[in-house]
Amino acid sequence: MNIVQYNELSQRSVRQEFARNQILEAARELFVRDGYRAFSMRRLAGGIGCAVGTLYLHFDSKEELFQTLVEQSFERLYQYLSGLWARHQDRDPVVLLKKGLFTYVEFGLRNPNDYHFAFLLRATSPEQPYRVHPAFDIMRSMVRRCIEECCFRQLDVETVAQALWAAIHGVTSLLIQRPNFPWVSRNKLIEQVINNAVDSLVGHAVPEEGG
Amino acid sequence: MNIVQYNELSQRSVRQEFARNQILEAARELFVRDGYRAFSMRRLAGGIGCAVGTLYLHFDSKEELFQTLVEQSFERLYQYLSGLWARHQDRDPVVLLKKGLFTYVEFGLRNPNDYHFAFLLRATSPEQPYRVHPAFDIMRSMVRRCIEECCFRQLDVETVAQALWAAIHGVTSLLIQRPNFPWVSRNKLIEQVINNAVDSLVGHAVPEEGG
Amino acid sequence: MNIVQYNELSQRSVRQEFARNQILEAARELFVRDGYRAFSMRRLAGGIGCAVGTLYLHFDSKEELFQTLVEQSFERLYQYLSGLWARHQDRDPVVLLKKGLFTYVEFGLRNPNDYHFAFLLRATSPEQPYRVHPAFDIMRSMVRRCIEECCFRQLDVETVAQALWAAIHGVTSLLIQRPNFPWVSRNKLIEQVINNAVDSLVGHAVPEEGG
Amino acid sequence: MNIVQYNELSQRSVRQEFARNQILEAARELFVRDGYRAFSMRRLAGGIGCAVGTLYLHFDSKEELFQTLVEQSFERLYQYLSGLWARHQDRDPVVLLKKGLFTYVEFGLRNPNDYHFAFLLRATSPEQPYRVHPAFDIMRSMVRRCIEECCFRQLDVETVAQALWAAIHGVTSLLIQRPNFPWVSRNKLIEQVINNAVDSLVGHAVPEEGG
DNA sequence: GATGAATGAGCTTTCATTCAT
DNA sequence: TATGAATGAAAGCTCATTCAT
Repeated sequence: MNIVQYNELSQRSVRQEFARNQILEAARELFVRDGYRAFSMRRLAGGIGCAVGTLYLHFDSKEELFQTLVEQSFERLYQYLSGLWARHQDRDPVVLLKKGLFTYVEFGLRNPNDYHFAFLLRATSPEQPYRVHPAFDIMRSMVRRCIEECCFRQLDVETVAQALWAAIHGVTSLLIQRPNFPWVSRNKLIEQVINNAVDSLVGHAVPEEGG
Repeated sequence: MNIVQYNELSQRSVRQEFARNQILEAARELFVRDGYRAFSMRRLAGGIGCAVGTLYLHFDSKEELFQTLVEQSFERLYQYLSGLWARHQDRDPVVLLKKGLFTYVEFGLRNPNDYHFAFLLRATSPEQPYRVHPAFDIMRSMVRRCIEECCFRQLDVETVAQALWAAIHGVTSLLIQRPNFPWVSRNKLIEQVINNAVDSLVGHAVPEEGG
Repeated sequence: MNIVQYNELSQRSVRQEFARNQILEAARELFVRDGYRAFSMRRLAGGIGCAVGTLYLHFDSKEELFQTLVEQSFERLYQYLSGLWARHQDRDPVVLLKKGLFTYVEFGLRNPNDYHFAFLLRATSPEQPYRVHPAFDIMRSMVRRCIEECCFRQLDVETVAQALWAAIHGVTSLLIQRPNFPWVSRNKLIEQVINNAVDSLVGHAVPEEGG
Repeated sequence: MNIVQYNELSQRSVRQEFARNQILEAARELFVRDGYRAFSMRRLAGGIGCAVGTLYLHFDSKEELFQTLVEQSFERLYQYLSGLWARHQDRDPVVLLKKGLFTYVEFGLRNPNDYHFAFLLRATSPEQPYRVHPAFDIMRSMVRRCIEECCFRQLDVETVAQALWAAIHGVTSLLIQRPNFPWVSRNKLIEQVINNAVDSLVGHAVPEEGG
């Protein structure tokens, strides 16, 4: 392959990559604004300024376009969390866990579109088994360390991890979806949720709890 | 107005009421199953066995029909909670609060359709100011009692109420929308969320909790 | 039901019947002109002067519209032939058979659109078993009489019936589909085909046939 | 032109020829499978493994590609028949004619794709005059010999030739297009059609024919 | 010679809503 | 009060063809 051919190929693929990203970016906005069903390929094309058919050069269908965005958003969440996990494994487990939970909420509020794709836009169809995402594994690991290193009472790791996820998903999704509710300050609220959830897990003064 | 006329009117309005309720009932099912956009007036009419036009005698538009269902679902949630509040005002405030939180989740899981309309289906358009629903007032009252009667530390009522709501909304919405996630047992999870959230609020030495 | 209601219903159904027939008529023309695939609901609506959606009030889909026309055309062919069969059962069997064959071709040439739907437009998908149409039964009966009453040699009824059908289908379809071929006069050709096919079946003086 | 240039050209044209044939081969299959309209240049390119644009280097349009295949199929039919005609001119004319008719049907059944292009896929648009194909000339010649050598009654050559063609086209097209009809054995049917058609033409013992 | 992204027009179908009856 | 035929707009998607590379 000579250099002219190389440049040709390269330029083409660069342009294609660019177009593809342009589509994804615009689509994310529209999917979040309108929801899956109301989203329209026509409107997307109109917004970008290309023909409808052009979209189908990059994605086989509306569904595939959507799924691509879901994957991308999950991936971003995972990157966001796993960076933290890698950088701070030496910290106090409880501090690290709290930081992890904060980071999760922070990700959602900073990237509400991504959070929509990952958790809010369209539940997986009830038939197919749920694919637990690696992002959840990180949280589970953080919880496990807290319990194994005896910072927490001896509770079931899975139960605690799911309960924590529920709490932070609650605050994240409400803040995103109900921005007009007369919330107290965001930070205060988030702190309260996370502290509430975590503090009662620490080891001393453990009340019995009926199963 | 003589009695014949009255009876006529009365019968008419009874019949009308009946038709209206029949429509609402069928519509709720369809809205939840298909989402707002995919819901179709045609399909609704088909399911009920009436003409499309007939629907428009009772509701001006699809949007109005939807809003009516939202109101209705909020109202049901309110009734569900306020009954509890009225019956058990004399109990220990913390026990009552926990019971209230349980009841909230229970309502959502028993009436997922209503919970969808109240919180999941379509956020109010971000332009209009959020109308805080009386259902939330009940929760706020429960929290206030806990704090005022010194069962809780002296925290901001509003902050605590919102944080508790976030937590239980999280678990409720996840259980409804992700039924295929490999959850630990529902009851265990709900208990964990609620206990986590509440226990850390009590001022000192956590009190025993009845199931 | 009072007379006003009756008239309402009646007028409505008359109008609907009219619209339905108008659609069928226009569709038949277009299907034959363009073929199944090139036929377009849009063009049909345009030709009739109604909205596309209107067509779907009368037929669920393009496919259903097409099938309705197929049924109708088969039915017409059947009526055309069965009348003959009923009226002339007393005739000489061979004469009757020849008349039947002529009538078949005549039907095709007088109603080329119907013949298209019955035999030319779209072969049944190869998967599903072929539904032999009652029209073919009539021909089989005619042949059987010829053989049973010893006007014909003792040949297999089914084989002869199929062979005769093949011959007349050949001439009918060619005359319809290739109108610009320099045919000899239509009548002469049809007579030749039918006489050729039938005459060699009569019982006496059979020439040798090389296999 | 030097030899290098010649070789280059030659190689080029060989390669081009190869590509062209590859396209034609794949296109024939698709046209027959899907019909003219449903056939898609995209799918063709996909199947071959080349770009869409490449097809347009060899053929100006879908229409031209189609017409080329029509020509090719007619040509193949002609070759198939003319070989027979050349090899067996000395035979008994009636035997030769029958063999010719058999061969025609055989060609259709062995090469249904070609038969589709020649006669079934899309009739020539009714406006343009019909170009009688040389293949038909062969049949006419065979018939003429039968009549001129007094094996047949003194009938009009053209009429007889057309009538025979009609009969064998009928059986060929039905067998190809309605494979699921409960046919008697193919060979029996074909023999019956051809014998029926030819036997009644031989000179002696002419039965009366009613109008 | 070959590529494949891009287009504009077209497809079948469904929708919320209206309105004469 | 109730009907349901009709509409205009819009949906997701595919097409034959072009053209800069």
